[in-house]
Amino acid sequence: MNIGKASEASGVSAKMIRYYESIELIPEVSRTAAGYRDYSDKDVHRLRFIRRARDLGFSVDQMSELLALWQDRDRASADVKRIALEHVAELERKAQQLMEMSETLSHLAGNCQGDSRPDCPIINELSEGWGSEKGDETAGSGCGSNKDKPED
Amino acid sequence: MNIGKASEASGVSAKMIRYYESIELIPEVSRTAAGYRDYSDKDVHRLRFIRRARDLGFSVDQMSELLALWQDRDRASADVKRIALEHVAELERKAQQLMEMSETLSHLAGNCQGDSRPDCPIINELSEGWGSEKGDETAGSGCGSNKDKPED
DNA sequence: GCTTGACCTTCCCATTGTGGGAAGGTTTAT
DNA sequence: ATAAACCTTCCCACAATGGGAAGGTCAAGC
Repeated sequence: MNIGKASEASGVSAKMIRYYESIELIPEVSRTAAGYRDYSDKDVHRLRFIRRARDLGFSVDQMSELLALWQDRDRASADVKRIALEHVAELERKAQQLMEMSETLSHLAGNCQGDSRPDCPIINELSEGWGSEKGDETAGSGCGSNKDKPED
Repeated sequence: MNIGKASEASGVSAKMIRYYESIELIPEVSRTAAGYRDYSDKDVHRLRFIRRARDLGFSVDQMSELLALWQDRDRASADVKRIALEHVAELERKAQQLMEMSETLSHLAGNCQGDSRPDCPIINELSEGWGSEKGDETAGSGCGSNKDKPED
């Protein structure tokens, strides 16, 4: 099976298949006389494993570990579980971060009239800021529209 | 004020300040006779604005829009609000994605013994998968440990 | 057989935002 | 004067992905 078919069958783009080969996430496959890569069902199975791992947000390094465990008939499921739970923690940490940003910002937007006037608590916060490390401004919410404008 | 002081005062690394200048997010500042960049308080204020926007996850393009609005004394707060709310939607979308991954994975991990035996529902799912587009396997949860091992 | 289009190959470039580091000039403090 | 600490530019790297060019190959139709 050539790379196009393998791509279709696995859901991994041909570009990425070549890339995964180049970084040695997957082994080099055999070639036809003309130099075309030739994929077996087993190769495709591995690519699908990879696609699913990527869909779960695993990095290439983690996938490399998972692939090794997959092929290790003597693996301890504890090893797989550890990788998975570390990744869960990372995913939650990132999601948490995004949601904190989102909440801060939608709170600010909630206080913004969103009309044709320039006064805007979002801009004011960006300009005066919560706890700049210099901390010498501690502006409440002056809302003086352009009172802080960099007189440009 | 040289770039080191401006960096310290703004919380933006010197490297990033030069980068922001190179992509024209910020204007070129004046130079000393020796060619050192020289930052005014106004420049530092702008850098702090940028740092806060970045802390809220805004992209360089969005920051560029926000900076323009900041300097526009005739801005409509609606414009700021629109950018903010679009960004909130994006943040929520990403957070949602991460949480979906996290939930799928912690569900799988919850069913994994995590002991020294090889049998592992996480590996099984990666190997057999929910709804591979070929859809010819639809494996429930055979859990045959190495029944799908690529006989390597 | 020959042409055409769809495929394959490798190689290079771009992305986003950030940092590392080298080679060389400057400032500052001892 | 000398050394440390800074600045300058330039290049490289990351992670994961795609775009595209230049050239070879395969399959189908005439």
